[in-house]
Amino acid sequence: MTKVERAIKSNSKASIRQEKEKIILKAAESVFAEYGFRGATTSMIAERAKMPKANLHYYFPTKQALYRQVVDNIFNIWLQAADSFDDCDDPVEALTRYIEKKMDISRENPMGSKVWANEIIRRAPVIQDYLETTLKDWTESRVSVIQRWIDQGRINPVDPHYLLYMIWSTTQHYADFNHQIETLNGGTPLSDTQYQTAKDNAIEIILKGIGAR
Amino acid sequence: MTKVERAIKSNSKASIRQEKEKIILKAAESVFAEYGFRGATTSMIAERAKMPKANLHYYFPTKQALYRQVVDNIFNIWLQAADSFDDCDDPVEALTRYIEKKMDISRENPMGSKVWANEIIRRAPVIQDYLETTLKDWTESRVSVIQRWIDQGRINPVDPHYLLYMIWSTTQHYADFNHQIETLNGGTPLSDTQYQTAKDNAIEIILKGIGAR
DNA sequence: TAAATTCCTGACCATTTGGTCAAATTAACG
DNA sequence: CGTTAATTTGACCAAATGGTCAGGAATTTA
Repeated sequence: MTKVERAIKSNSKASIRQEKEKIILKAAESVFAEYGFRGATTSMIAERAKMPKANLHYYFPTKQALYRQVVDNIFNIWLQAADSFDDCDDPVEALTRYIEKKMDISRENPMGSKVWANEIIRRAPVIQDYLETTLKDWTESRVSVIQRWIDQGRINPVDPHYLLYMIWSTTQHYADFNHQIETLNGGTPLSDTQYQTAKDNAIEIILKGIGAR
Repeated sequence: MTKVERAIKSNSKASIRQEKEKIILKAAESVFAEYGFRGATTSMIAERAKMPKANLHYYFPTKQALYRQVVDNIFNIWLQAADSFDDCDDPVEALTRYIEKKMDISRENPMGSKVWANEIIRRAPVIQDYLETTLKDWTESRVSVIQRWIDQGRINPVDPHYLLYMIWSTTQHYADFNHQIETLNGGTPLSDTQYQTAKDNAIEIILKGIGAR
């Protein structure tokens, strides 16, 4: 009996739905990450979730609904990272924490990042409203914070937008392009030590690059 | 009569194949960029190339063959950018030129970059051999160059790999995520001036970040 | 001009796709 | 226990997909 099976059994029918939905969402995330919405098939997802396709459709009536749920989860993780930006008003401290958080997410949840990348590449058919509201508001607000740091002479004058893009791209690269990085690393994933160095380097270059240290 | 039609007419049958293949490849690039290999359909490509699907299959027998050709073209552009790294032995000059070239490519050929991104996300089913040979060799060779700069005290000690990843991610972000950037820019693409600023900022932060200036 | 070659395309086909459904199984509860 | 509600699934379907093909049109060549 597997761990999941025990968990299901123990809570019985009450939580079957909960458990199954979690399994399906995880499978869906990895398939959507790899093939995008159009390229993914419900059969592949069902197979990866180890259940008949019809069972999957019992929990998620349509591919769209399933995808929507996956994307919502990812956006929540993104929001969580966003918060770490505001833990402190010191530029060094705030940016360090933010970059660290984003690097951690890239390592722990690379599939989510890939689904997001696919969404944007497809011109955000599902999350366009998020981009225009939540993401835009968050960005503008942090642009103000960074601009204040510049006005106070705490960091060099750079356009805050492009600084943010640099942070996003650098950190997400370790998720989206992990296969390429792995290949260049001799076919093995970055070790904990290597990943820590990558993190340190990213923080070091960006902070020094804007004259924060 | 359109420009293409005139071009076809003028050279007549001799170059019909040439012209048609170019049109198909361009259409294919944009469809593959948006939907990945699995998500793309030959019908979509044919429609975007304004010809019946059967005609497309006359020039490219299979979807695979068409995709392979698209990817080859992209890799050649990548190689072209790679060369600019070696124009000069001065770190400031070399890195500036390389970043500039990569930013230019992101602006002029965003579709190619997206196809590349899709390939890597899918674990490089088609270009894995490139990654392990050409890309790996190029990378190791440039890692040595950068390491020499470090040993000579011309730039700060950072792991050259992660510096390269930072350059790749930052520059390619402007192609792969251009939709997100556009949305955050109020729904309009970055102007020439804005793009120049983005470029300058990237160069500035990276060079200062590694203590090159 | 006649023959040969290249190009074009509507109609077609086997397979895969997202999704349905009825019938069976399992669990919940009075 | 027996009834009700939730879960499971093989079989099925219409639409979409990659690809084929026969025959016609255009162009080149002899």
